[in-house]
Amino acid sequence: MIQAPKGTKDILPEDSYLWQWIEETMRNEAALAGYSEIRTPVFEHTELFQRGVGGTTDIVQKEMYTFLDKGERSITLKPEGTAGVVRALIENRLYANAQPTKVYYLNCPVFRYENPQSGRLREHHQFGMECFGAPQPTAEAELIVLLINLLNKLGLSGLSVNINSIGCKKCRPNYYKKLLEYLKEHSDELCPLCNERMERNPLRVLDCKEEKCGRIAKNAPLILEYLCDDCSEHFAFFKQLLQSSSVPFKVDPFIVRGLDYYTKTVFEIIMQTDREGLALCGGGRYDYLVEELGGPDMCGVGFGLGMERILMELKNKNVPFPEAPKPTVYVVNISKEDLPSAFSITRELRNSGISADCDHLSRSMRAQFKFANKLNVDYVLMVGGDEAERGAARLRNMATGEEKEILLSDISEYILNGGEK
RNA sequence: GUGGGUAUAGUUCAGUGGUCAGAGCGCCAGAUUGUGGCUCUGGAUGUCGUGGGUUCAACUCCCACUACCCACCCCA
Repeated sequence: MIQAPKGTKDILPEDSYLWQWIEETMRNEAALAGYSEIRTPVFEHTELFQRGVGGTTDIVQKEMYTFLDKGERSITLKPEGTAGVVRALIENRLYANAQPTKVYYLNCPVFRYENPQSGRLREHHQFGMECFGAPQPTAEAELIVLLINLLNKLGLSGLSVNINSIGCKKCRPNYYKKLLEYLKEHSDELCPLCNERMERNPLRVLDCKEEKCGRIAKNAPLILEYLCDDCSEHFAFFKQLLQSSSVPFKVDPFIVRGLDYYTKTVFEIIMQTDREGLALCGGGRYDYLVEELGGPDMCGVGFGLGMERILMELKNKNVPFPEAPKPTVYVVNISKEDLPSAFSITRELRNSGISADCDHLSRSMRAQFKFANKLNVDYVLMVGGDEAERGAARLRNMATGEEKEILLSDISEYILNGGEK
């Protein structure tokens, strides 16, 4: 028996219509804010992620699906959405258009080789948005407001927005020096991993979940206190925008994102569950990424939202879902001889825009009714018998049990009028 | 990558070292030969996760592997 590879999941009809509903809600919300869809390849040259995401991140070091193709090119299945979009922006010279460039991607497969568990697959799907060429924090504020609206529309509440600023090229070197000094003083109290990574990227230590490291991190110098004037102003304006939009937020000076490209604003949207906060979404500003990948000096802001996690939380919270799609009419053949006319009536109903189905198993009438009941159809149309001789068929309303003989020529109109005629 | 748990019918799960095995739900059929939901009756289905070992005998004990679930790590 061949199984789906570890960490992958089939999306079955019982769920696929929910995905479609979530996708539609996302599309509408993105379109309201002037974002258009972009679709980029599932795989890219490995170098894109090494340069974009950062060679020292865990993602690049141990979580990428990388392989050589038949032309000996190193290929990687995308581990996140932004790098590919930036590559496309540069390659297709979207930066030459009037700015900003606002794009979103939907249901984008993302791959990370790690140990799967609930809400964490090796292949998962993201909804993401990116706004290029917009240096003002209205860009990130707009994304957060949009996200809150989107999640509320889907039925999720109890969200918390955590924000932070991690500075820019100007303010970071100074801060890193201070932080490293502090960390070195306490190096014997930090976990081995943190001792290793503090040289590489001292910010990561602040994000460590080890209790002792957390204690050290709590008293560490905060980057917020070392921001340059430009970054402080940016952050202050950003907070002001969130306040005036009535978005409740919390400054969490310990947010450090797992990707190296972020600058200034970083944010996370956390779902408060019974267990603990689950990150539904993470994002931020990346003012150097476009240039680092060979494009012009152009800033960007964006986020990625895990689609599986959204659906998981919707189910956990028992959020009311839209009704599953179903045919309106099931066409029953009274006897086997009536199957051809049942088939052609079904076809005609569909041509009139009415979703309909008929028997394909040559089942008894009773079995057809049972099946129609399982499909949860509104009507059953019985084809054959005396009614057929009169050019009519019997239509049963499955909810009320009412039956009515109707001329075949009138059936579509009758159903389209909601049964009143 | 590390640790813990699980693996038996479509599904949720029982079960005992000794005739290769059950229940609820679901599925199919009949009661109701032109009619669903309720009820009743009957029926089908399993290489008991894979491979090896112990034993006269293994679904049951041991080992390995794989997958799933959970936690750590990290994140979406």
